[in-house]
Formats: sequence, structure tokens, C-alpha cells
Amino acid sequence: MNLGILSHLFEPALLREIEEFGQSQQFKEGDLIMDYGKYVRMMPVVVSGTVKVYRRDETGKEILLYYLSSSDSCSMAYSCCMEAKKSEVKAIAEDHVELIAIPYAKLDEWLCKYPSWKNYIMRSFNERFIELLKSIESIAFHKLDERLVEYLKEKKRLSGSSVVKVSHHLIADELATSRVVISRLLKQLENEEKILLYRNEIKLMPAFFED
Amino acid sequence: MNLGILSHLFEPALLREIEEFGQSQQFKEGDLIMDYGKYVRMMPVVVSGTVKVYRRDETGKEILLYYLSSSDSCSMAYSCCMEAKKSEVKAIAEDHVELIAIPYAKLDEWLCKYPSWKNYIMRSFNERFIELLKSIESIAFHKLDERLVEYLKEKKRLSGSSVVKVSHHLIADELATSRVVISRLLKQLENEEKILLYRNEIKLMPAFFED
DNA sequence: AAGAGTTTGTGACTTTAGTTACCAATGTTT
DNA sequence: AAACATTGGTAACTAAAGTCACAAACTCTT
Repeated sequence: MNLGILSHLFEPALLREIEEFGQSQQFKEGDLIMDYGKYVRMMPVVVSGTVKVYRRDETGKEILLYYLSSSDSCSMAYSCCMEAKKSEVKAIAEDHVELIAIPYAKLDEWLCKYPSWKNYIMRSFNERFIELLKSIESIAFHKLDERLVEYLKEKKRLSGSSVVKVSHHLIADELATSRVVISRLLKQLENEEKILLYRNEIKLMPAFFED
Repeated sequence: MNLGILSHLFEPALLREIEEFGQSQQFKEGDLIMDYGKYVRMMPVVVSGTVKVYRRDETGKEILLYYLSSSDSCSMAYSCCMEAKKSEVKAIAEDHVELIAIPYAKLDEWLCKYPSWKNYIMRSFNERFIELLKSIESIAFHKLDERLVEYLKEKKRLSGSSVVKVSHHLIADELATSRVVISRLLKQLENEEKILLYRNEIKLMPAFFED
């Protein structure tokens, strides 16, 4: 089993248990990792790749909450499966994703057995809270043009490339708005010479990162 | 020490420890319970009253995230003090508030010692996540008129009274908009005969709760 | 009771975002 | 190649929300 960066995070005895009880899973781009309303029985720990986590309202509109990348885990899954609850969110593989799913019973057992696990879980809870708060801040206080810029910067951060490969339609879905609006704002950024637009591709220019 | 509803939640041995190590604190309406950037060393458990939790952005704009009431605790405080982090949120007493502050060391110790404590903490994490998700849903998908109605309903739920005692200005602050906008929407609700407006008071009429 | 501060109402205007409709360019399938 | 689907550009319009300005009513202090 490939534990990737996790092997630096946990003590040897815990790593052996993760090898023994964790289920290694692979997803390819676009795969559904977790869906709304499904029972959560395992907590995923991301080994490699990027996972997108979404929230939907009653009418079916969706918004991107945050990304999970290497060594992140979904602490919402944790508290969900400790409580035998259904999932409040959806998770999709952004690219090729490897993760280790830890079964419910072990989550609980390791909490008291391994301090490094407890610390990891607590850090994870804290990070997820902060991501949600950032998400609220963004939606409540920032206009769409700023949110779009934040979105593109996050894409660059995660992929490492200043060429962002997405359609206007996908951006619109993830920011919970319409394609026309996104095209308009992107064209504006292009007119300001901050980006270059191609089909399914947005090139971030140096001016994009200024101020 | 008054443990209120908590005495039904935990096993006797834990209740004795709460009595021994928890600090009973009282706040009156408007008091600041927790502020942005302060170190968090205790986790508050609300015994009575209502606590409002806020988030602010860099420019100082604020938004109400959720309320804590009897037997709720702020799990953000939990993960914060386990990590010795500064607070990401502000908490204000909505009315007279009694709470018990549990010191950091005990939070950790009880997690493994008392299953009822662990379950309480996990339930609390889950509830707080769900509150934040509801908050995101509300801001991202609902128009201001709907959010205002949700706000008034929540006030009625917490106070038990269909007379909500707030100024338009306070509502505007908590929904992160301007007073003029709120006055406009309230007047519209009054014209629809759903509410009656008075100075510092809004009376919710039966029609308000229909459909 | 005079003055200061708070609360609410309202008109007029601007900005931001959402909607509809249509077209052109590019890709994919058959 | 023809048919179809996806992607992006743009105009024109509507709706929602924010802003500015001012007035009236009420509360509290002195």
C-alpha cells in the first residue's frame, strides 16, 4: 500500500495498523467519491490527487466548498460516521486520486491509542472549519469578480501550472452562477491583460498575480 | 454549580469532574465572550441563554454564522485549543448567558476516559459543520428576502416569542447588508400583512408562518 | 424643553448579477 | 461529410442589492 506523505505523519505502529485495516482506493478524474445522503462508514485520507467537495441546496443548486489534497482528510466524514449519519456533501475526484479509507471502528480506537492520530484528527477538524469559514467569507463579502480571481489562483496553487484547464461552464457551476456571467468577467480580465482565453484553457499572465 | 440540562447528558463521574474542573461563567446581553485573534484555552459549554457566533473579513465586515444555545458547545474552540490556535470567530451573548468553560487538558483527558464525553464532542463537531453548511447554503442560494425570513424564524425559535426585539440596523449587520435594504424588505413583508413593524420590535403574524 | 443620538421610511440612482436569445467556432459521432 | 454537442462571445433586458440623501418620529440626557 502506498502511504505517500502519510508515512512521515504517523508513528510506526499506527502506520502498520493503517496498512492492515485501511482500504486503498483509486479514483479517476470525475469519479464520484461520496454522494449526498449516502451513509458514511469510512473516513477518507487523501494520499495523492485532489478531491473537490460540494454542497447542494434543496433545489439542486451546487457550490464548491473546498479542495482536499495530499494528507488531508474529510473530518465531516469523521463526525458523520461516528454518529452514523448520512453525508451532507458530495466529493468528486478532480484528477487521479488515491486515498485510504479508514473504517469507523478504527477511527475511534486509534483516537485514544495513538496521540499522533488524535492530533491529526484535531488538526483536520480545524482545517476544515477554516476552509468553510473562508468559503463563507468569500461568498458573503467578495463580489463575483474577486471570487473568480480567488478560484483561478486556487487552481494554479493545486496544479502548479499557470494554465488552468477548465471550461467557463464548469467555473460557473463551481461558483454557483451562470456561464454567461463567468464569460463576461473572464473577458474583462482578458481585456485588462491579466489572462489569455483559449478553448478549455485559461492562461494566467504575470499581471494576474500583481497586487 | 448549575449544570442545567447537562446533568442529563453525562455520566455521574464525568459530571463530578465537570463540577470540579469546569469554570462557571456568566455573561449579560451584549458581552463579548470570545474575540477574533484571542488564544483559546477553554471550550465553552452553554448552560443557559443564547450565544451569537460571528465571522469577519479583512475589511471588518461581519456576518452572523450561527447561534449556540443550551447544551451546545463551540467545537471550533475545541479544535482551536487542542492546536493552541487563535480564534477565527467572535462570540457575543444574545441575552443572559451561563456557560461552563472546560480547560484544555481536561477536554483531552475525558475524550478517552468517558464515552459520553467523546460522543458529545463528536455530535457537537457534526452540528457545527451542519450549521456552517446551512449558513453557506443560505448566503449562496437564497435571496436576501428569504434570508430575512429565515432570520426572523430563527429569532422566534430561540426566544419562543413571536415578537422579535431587534432594530433594522442590527438585522442588517447580522445579515451583512445595509439598513436601508432591510427596512425595504421588512416594509414589503408588512405590506403583505405577514409582520407588523414597531420601534425595535417586529411582530410576526400568523400569515408569516404560512407555506 | 432643548439638543443629541437612534430608529425608521422613502425616493432616486448605480452597480452587480442573472436571464434570454442567438451565433460562431470547435469537437465528436456516425 | 453531415449531424450533433460543446464551448465561448455578445447584446439586450430584468432583477436584486447597494448607496446617497434627507426627513420624521422617538428616546435619552442634561
